[in-house]
Amino acid sequence: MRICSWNINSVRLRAPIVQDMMNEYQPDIVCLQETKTPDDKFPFEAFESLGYNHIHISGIKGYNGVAIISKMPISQPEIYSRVDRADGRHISARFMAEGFAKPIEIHCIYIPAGGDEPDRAINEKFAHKLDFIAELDAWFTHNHSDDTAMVALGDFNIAPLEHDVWSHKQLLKTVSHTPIEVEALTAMQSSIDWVDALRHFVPEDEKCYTWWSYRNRDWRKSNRGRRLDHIWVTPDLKPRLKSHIIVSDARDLVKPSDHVPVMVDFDFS
DNA sequence: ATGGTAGGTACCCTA
Repeated sequence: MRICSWNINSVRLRAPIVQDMMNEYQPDIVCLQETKTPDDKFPFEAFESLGYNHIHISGIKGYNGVAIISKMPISQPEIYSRVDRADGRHISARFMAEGFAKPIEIHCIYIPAGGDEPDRAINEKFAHKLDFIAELDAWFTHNHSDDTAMVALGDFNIAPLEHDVWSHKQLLKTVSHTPIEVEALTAMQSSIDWVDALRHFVPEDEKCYTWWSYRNRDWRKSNRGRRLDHIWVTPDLKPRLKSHIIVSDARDLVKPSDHVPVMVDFDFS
């Protein structure tokens, strides 16, 4: 079974490249962030026409927005208001995988970017980011159960490890790689022993990126990337992790997203 | 130290 996460930066503009990705990689579930589309304008047909008939979304006008797009039936769709905002950043749904006894609950998450200044006292956006993570941490700690496996994925807007950025030293004061937010994300990860599935496959001393800024003339040449997109799984799924794909070539498409698709394959046989 | 690009929206926000 293959699960994919992609910050698509407008699903209406880029539905065709999502379709191309679906045709090429055949993921069973695709989770999108930054759909930037109200629910009544979501391009359902584009995905239903490819057999993705089970879609759960939470969109708002202009920014944010998340989607879970599945070939398999999903149940218990949930939409969460985090930090008292109904702003399209966190949804979940459950599905059953053949060969795996427990239901799997998948959480599609778009953590706030956090603005420019890494100081909660003077930057409300950074405070929002930290509050969002703390609330998520508490929610998962309180709600996880051995009866249900979980996958938490999406654009976390944090590159936690030294080799998740092109220059650890030069980015220590840049939001997405500052110690305070890395610490918050690491605390959340350790609360219920989330397994970082991409780093399960990519050694920690190896550079690994999923995002390259639009503000570089030649993203491949400068290669100033960051690993902002993550797929985490609960420990019961760790033995089922089979392989991963980071579709870096998607950064070279015409009118690309600044993020590329990340995928994990599970073996439930 | 600075500014570079992109999308959506409505003349400016977020990333």
